[in-house]
Amino acid sequence: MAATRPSNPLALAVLVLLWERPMHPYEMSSTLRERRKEDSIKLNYGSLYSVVESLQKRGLIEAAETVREGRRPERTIYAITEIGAQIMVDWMVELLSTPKKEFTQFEAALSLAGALPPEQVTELLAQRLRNLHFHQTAADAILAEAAAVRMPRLFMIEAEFSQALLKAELAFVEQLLAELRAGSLSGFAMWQRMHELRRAGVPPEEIEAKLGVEFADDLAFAQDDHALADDEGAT
Amino acid sequence: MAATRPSNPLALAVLVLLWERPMHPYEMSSTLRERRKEDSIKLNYGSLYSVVESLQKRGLIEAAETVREGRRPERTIYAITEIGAQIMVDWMVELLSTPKKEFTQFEAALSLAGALPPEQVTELLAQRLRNLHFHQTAADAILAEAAAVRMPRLFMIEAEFSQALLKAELAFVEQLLAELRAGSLSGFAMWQRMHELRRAGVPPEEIEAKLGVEFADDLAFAQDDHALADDEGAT
DNA sequence: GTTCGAATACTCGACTTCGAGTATTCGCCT
DNA sequence: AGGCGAATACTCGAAGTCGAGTATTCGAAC
Repeated sequence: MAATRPSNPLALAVLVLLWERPMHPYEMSSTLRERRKEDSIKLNYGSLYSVVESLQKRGLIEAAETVREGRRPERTIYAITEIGAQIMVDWMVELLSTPKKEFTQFEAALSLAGALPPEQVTELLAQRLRNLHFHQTAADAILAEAAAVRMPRLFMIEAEFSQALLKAELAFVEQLLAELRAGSLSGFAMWQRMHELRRAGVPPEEIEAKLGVEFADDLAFAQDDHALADDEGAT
Repeated sequence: MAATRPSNPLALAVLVLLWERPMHPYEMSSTLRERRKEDSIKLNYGSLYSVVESLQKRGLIEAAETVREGRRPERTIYAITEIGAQIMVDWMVELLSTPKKEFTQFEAALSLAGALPPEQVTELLAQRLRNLHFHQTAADAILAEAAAVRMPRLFMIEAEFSQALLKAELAFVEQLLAELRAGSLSGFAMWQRMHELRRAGVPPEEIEAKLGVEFADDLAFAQDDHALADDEGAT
């Protein structure tokens, strides 16, 4: 039986915390909160407890003792096992060294944006841009505060990463917006025409046919890869 | 009863496809594949069928007819409802206009990287950098091919976005790596020392105590925010 | 001494996700 | 005429996710 692991990164956080020292689940959650790790690792109670149970079942952690403090309910203190420590390292190695496609909601929406008319998409992206600027300001403030109290950058490296991505998204949206406003994105006219026809109540098949005629160049790529490939060979 | 929606973006893709024209589930999956949308929207059969069922239960789509072609098994063709079309628009509006924190595995790993010794993390990030370069080359090739066959950029805008993020990650990792190699990231020495002590078998509490003494400046920020705030007021 | 909000510490079950597995059929090659 | 691989079209159940809800207790103020 190969030692398997849960898929939720929260389980990795649990392993790391227990690698530092034994703890009970609630303490894990408050420690993560204190260290601002909830900004980079999705934390919610339901998942925490089920993840801990799952780790225990797999033998990656074990109950060390149960204590009661004051008249508080009993808490189970967990400790990492040797296998658990091994798995933790393996997991970290994988996540750090091997990039894996992450699907974002925005990327999904972008890829389906053709379903809204271009004017509306432009409007919405303008809105997004304002929101992104707002988030950036907030993130800047947090990092500035950390620098002000002389917190070592090591402790917030993930925030710096997150900010780098935010900046990249901002630049992308800004650029895209400019192209939409200029109408210079190839395919734009077809997109507009398609929505015009839909608004006029033209049925799907007819729209497809009309567009195929009106925008033959834009759609040429889809016709026949063979022919194209052959052409290239011939010329 | 407010019309709710499933949370999986695949459901949004289904709505958009059915907004274009009625289809059966398998056709949805092949259409998405043809249009390369599987690169930006996670597609798997199990999810597809359960998402379709969920959409139907909520009245966002409906079975239009069931046909059998040749001797293939029966297929149910679905169509979008009016409510479904409305929800699709709402959903798109939300996703495009409002950025929402997305948790990536890499960000999680970065935030926990302290659990591995700095030398190993450096090594792993170097590996990641090589992998990222490789992925970038592949992504470039896909976009170049699209340009070569004159596919309108509109159809691959999500790929451009994805590439922008990839580029940003590359730059970040490169920069971080440089700082790690130079040992110039603040907190680096403490990080090294911590692993040195662990390797020597020093127990958790003692490590914490020792580091507190040896790296008092690095850890000053955590002591007492009040005192600091007061100091600022006083000076 | 009591009230009241914040913090502690979890539970529950409905909903989602996942991907490997199954069964069929088409079309080509021999 | 038969065999085989690719494509078609889905099913199933185990596992994971989620956040609202519950119950308690501590501490400070009144």
